Amino acid sequence: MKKDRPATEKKIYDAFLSILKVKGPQGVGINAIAKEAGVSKELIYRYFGGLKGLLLQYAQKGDFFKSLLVLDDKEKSSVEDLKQFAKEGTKELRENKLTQEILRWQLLENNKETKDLFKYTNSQIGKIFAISDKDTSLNHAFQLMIGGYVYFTLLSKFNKTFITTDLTKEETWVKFDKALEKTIDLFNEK
Amino acid sequence: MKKDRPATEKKIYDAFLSILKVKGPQGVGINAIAKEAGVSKELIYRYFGGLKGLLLQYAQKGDFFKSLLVLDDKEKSSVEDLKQFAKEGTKELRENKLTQEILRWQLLENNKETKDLFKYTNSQIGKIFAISDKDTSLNHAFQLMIGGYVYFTLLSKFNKTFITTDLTKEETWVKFDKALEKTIDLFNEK
DNA sequence: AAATATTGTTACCGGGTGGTTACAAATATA
DNA sequence: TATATTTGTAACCACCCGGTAACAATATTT
Repeated sequence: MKKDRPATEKKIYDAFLSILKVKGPQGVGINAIAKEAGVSKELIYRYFGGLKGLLLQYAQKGDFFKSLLVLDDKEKSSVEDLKQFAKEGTKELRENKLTQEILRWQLLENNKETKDLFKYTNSQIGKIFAISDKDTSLNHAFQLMIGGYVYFTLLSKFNKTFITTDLTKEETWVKFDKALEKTIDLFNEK
Repeated sequence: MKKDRPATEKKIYDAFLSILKVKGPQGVGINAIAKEAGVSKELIYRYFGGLKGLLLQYAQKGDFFKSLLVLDDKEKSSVEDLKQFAKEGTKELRENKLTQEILRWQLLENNKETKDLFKYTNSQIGKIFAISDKDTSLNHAFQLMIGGYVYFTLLSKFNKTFITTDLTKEETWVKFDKALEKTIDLFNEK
């Protein structure tokens, strides 16, 4: 057996990401990660300080919401910015499994282990909503619809449909996008 | 020890509901239920056919979404109906912990054990969305916003805020309600 | 080359899980 | 009253979990 700590650390970290992506928060555990990495779990404690440390490092690296930060430099909010974000943001959300599982995680628990992780992710999301005006009906409607988008995205992992709405069809998500866009327009015409 | 099968069955069933309400889907297990009921777990297998049977019975009793079915008899959808449901439905959702945990459950898994349970709950929700016209932007916007409402409700169990939005304040939910109502209005004025 | 430090594995611990078996106690039946 | 059935408990099983201690193998330093 060769000795290569950096490579081993990467194997562990990658295994963690892989499990989170595939199995979700429920699958994330010391034993599962060690097995996936093909490494003794003792090393996870030694190199990362256990699962807690692994999460912390993950949070600080911030391997999520990457493409959602395109609007980061914008100072003011315009209707077009809002519409652009809605379109790009929802697309990114549907494609980034890792981000989805972190959002799912937030619906399950919020303890001292995950606290830091969620703190970082929320700071990322916060940048997004900073571009729309505060405390208006549009803002609240926008938040609700984005929330709904998240909800349906998470739901689509285990459910093919929401009632009669087919969550597997790309067409459905296009319609959601259009509804979102139209709502923004209606609020602005007023 | 007295022998009273009906009483024992009720203790088991109530324990199941209590655990689901307090601990959520993650807390539901044979041992936990037996302990909460103060009864040997063997009886759960004997009387209900294990956890699976317990879930099935729960699904068929349908102790959820009760107050959401006030619109059950309505045949056609009117704007006022939609607004009324939005208001009453979201209120019910926020108050019914049991319903919340079933919705949370759907975000975690959908296997043969929970399949029947979700089938029944979804048929209940289906009645709600049947009152709004299919395949319009309003319908999709409405779905998104209700989805967002569910999302924020589930989120509020572990998170006090969504970014800057305080999920503990009643005021916040009032604003969400107003945003929902206003959106319906805007779509209808058009 | 010898001693030391680092990397990695194995085996174990206490505790919890779902599930079953064996047995005791209470009730119903003969 | 004696026998059989139902109700209930306790102990056990194999298997998982997170966590740790003991030990082997490889690098590094002296």
